[in-house]
Amino acid sequence: MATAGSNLKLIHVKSACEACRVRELCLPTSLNDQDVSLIDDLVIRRAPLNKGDFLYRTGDKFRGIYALQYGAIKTYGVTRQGREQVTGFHLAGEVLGLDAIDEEIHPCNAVALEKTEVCQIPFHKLEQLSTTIPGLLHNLSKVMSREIKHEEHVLMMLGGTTAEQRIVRFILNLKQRMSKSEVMGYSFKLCMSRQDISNYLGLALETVSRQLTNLQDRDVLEIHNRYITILNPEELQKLAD
Amino acid sequence: MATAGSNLKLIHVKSACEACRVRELCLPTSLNDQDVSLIDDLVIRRAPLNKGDFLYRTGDKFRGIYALQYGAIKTYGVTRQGREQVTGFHLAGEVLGLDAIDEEIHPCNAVALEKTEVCQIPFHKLEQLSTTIPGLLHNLSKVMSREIKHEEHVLMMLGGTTAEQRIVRFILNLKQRMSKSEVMGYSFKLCMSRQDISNYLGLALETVSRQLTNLQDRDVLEIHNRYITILNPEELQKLAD
DNA sequence: CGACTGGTTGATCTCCATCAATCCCTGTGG
DNA sequence: CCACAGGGATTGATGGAGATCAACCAGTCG
Repeated sequence: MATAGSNLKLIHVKSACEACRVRELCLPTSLNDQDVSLIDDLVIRRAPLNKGDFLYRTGDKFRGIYALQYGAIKTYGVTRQGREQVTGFHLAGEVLGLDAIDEEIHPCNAVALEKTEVCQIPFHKLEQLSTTIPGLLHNLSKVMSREIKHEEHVLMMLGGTTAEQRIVRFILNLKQRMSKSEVMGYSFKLCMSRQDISNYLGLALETVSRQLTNLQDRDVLEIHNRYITILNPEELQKLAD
Repeated sequence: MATAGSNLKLIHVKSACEACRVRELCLPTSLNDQDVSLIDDLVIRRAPLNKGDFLYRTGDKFRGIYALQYGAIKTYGVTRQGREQVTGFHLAGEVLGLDAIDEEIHPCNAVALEKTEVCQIPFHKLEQLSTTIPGLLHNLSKVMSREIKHEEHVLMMLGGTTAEQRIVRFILNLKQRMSKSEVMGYSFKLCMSRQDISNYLGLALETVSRQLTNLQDRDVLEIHNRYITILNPEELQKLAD
């Protein structure tokens, strides 16, 4: 907070990636200045997305993976009968688009849930670069591995049988992920609608609402609109299992 | 079919990988003989696992990724209260262990559901090799991408609200994956118990059983113990959504 | 041949999906 | 600035789906 100021924008940073708040996602931990600038040249800063804007759609040609600077993105598929199914929420500091590497086609839709900024990293160029920069390949593997691990974590979340379990696990999951990118206590914003949550968790919209108010009544959570505060973390943790 | 015979086993194959039925998983499509033998030297054929044997356990040091030759493996996590939560089933022709690359520690347990044989591919050696063999890196990325895409597919499966939907989607998912590795019609074996299925799908064991018999009564499926036959694929597909 | 694991079936009660009404934020235009 | 509209969220009432408890059955293995 000490150095923040509106004129900060005017300062020329020699490398955008170097100053990036999610750089550990893209870059190996120890990298010399020259290598950083090589990667920096690679990255395309996309114009900010507004709420409802698509980052990509099902069937779009794969142009690269995306690192979320800030904001939130929802990914979803559509069943052959036309029903939407939310497959994930992606928060600041996370990557998405990794599922498109295999077939070079995006298998799902990605839409911004709020004002969002992303970096596009052309994948084939990244691969080329990895032959010259040692450690970059390993870093990429780690990023993808983390994503696979995360998905497993999600499966444990959805594996619960009761609605309460799922909601609680979902909130704990969000909390954990928000903590990574933000210095934060026990309050945060739900960037997605109840509708999206219910769809994601396989519950009815009303059930989500009811469970949340119920948790509020029991002084485990406090909820104002989309802002949520965890009042009793221990209890919440207990309810998760 | 023409060349198959029991004495085939006696013939010396110059490369085990070359003859491997899941080779497209490990190896880039076009690779010269020399490169294949390099990779072949890398791969460790593990002794066959019997039902109930662990391939690895939560917390085990990561030694490499595994390619399933034949058999089936269940992965699961344990909640802090000690409840098991199944996170996936891995069939012949699939890889597992990718979730451990990031932290070099296996985040879940992997146990054989039946007699199973795997190839272990030491990951750091694979990375080393990828600097000399072009295309190997890209192939690795594709394998991981496919895994991420698959997990999303699973989320769409679990996102359904009704028990029938989940069961049906689960069966269709299995069918599709079995088809890849086996020339097969509409019959296959469920390698996992009802218990495992119910845990995975977030349903009660009895519900799984009931749903299956119900589908049988409606002549959509036929079930004998763990053997299942899809009698009416169109109807099954309809029920999935 | 029992003991045992895994699977099915039945009865009951709870939880959750569904339908419906109301409320509350957000933004928009007079 | 207020009124109004419209989407998002809450709350209520109700029926049905599915969890739970319990008994029973069928392979499997020592």
